[in-house]
Amino acid sequence: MMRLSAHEQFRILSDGVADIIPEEEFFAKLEHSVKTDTPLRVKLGCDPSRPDLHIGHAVVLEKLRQFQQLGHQVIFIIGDFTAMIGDPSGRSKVRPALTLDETQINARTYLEQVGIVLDVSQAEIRHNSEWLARLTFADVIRLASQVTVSQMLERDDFHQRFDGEQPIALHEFLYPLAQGVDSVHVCADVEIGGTDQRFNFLLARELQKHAGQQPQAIVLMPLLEGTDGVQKMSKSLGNYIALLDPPREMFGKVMSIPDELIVRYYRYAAFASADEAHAMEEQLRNGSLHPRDAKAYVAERLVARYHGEDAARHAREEFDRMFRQKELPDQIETIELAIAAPVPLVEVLVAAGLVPSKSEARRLIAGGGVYVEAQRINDLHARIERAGEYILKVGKRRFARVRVQ
RNA sequence: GGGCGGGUUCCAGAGCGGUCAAAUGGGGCAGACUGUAAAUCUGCUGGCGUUAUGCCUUCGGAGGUUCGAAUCCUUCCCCGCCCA
Repeated sequence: MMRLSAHEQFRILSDGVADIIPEEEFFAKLEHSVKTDTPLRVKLGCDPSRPDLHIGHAVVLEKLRQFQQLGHQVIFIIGDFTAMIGDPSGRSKVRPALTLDETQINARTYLEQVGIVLDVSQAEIRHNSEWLARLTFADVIRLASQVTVSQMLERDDFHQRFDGEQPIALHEFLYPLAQGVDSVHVCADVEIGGTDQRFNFLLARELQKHAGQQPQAIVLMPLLEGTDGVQKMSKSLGNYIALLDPPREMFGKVMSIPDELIVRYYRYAAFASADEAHAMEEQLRNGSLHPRDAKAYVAERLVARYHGEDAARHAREEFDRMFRQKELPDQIETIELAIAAPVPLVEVLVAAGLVPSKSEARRLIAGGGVYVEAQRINDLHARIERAGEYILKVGKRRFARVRVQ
């Protein structure tokens, strides 16, 4: 692997980041790395309780890939210990603590997905139960003594919950500490994550200093907004594009982002260069590029990144066919129903899984969103009169071919 | 330990004896429009339905008062704030 100069590396690695803290230290670490021919140890922590990765995670992973290509050592820390204890966020009351088996299964799917972006075989993979499970209560107290409550309350989400009279469980203060211990344990030179990790990463620096180590440099990547355009992309908000989403789904989800987000997605989801992103921004502003076309281009590029050029082109064609020309998708699942004609349409819709309840089916019919064989149905009591195959359409996106006995 | 305020439908948050399946906002879904699963506007948003001012389940849990309770009482559980 070619060793680039520290300057060159810095230029590459700082492209697209939200923040590097502190920059000089980061640069000094690169210089030292080049001089001594020692790769930097770059840490990424992951939470195996939610193994579904999305393109927001990919922003970080892509940066990590650059580190890897420059010859640095990536260290994944699977947070199995913390996952076994349970709920780190305090938001969801019902996040059950995972068993060891579950965390292992999750960790595996996690790494498989990471492998879509990075070379996992070159990474060092550690489980934090390895060292955290061994801490004694005395160790934990000693750790906790290194941070004050008001320091903890500086963290934005704690601060907000405190002000909003929302509960903060004591153990939540311990999670940032645990993360910091991870950094100490693996002797991280650099830690990378989303901007929401700033506080935790800074705390790790303190713990490293206490432990007599050089504190890690921090590389923060922007948090990508979800497809709703408002909140950060997350699984629980349902506004995410999963790395494992099929091409059609990926394409469609990109098309559903608000127009204001196009350039951001181009840059951080489709990994366009800063120059390319500026060019698109300009074209959108002066009207030489239609937002729809810009979005379709971004969508195609994104799909190509994960599924290849052919799949991307195909997804685009199908999107045009379905939504611009309002035709059928090229593949519709056929569902065999165990019910015999004549049968009320609402029952068929439920049986086909197109709709969760008959009431919902009736509402959709009343609202004009149900089609049988391309005919809009207005009658709540419509029935499928005879056996055979029917193409059902609910709204714009839900299709099924059903066979009625 | 003392005082106070809370727990409501996916979320936030009204309601405080019938007119409550429960205001409003968000989210979601659908329709119209559109070169977009964008924006905007409109409708819907517990289940079942022979579609009837119908039936069933829901307002932290369990009892009770009442012709009738999300609304009142008892008790239990949970959360927040202040004081100690």
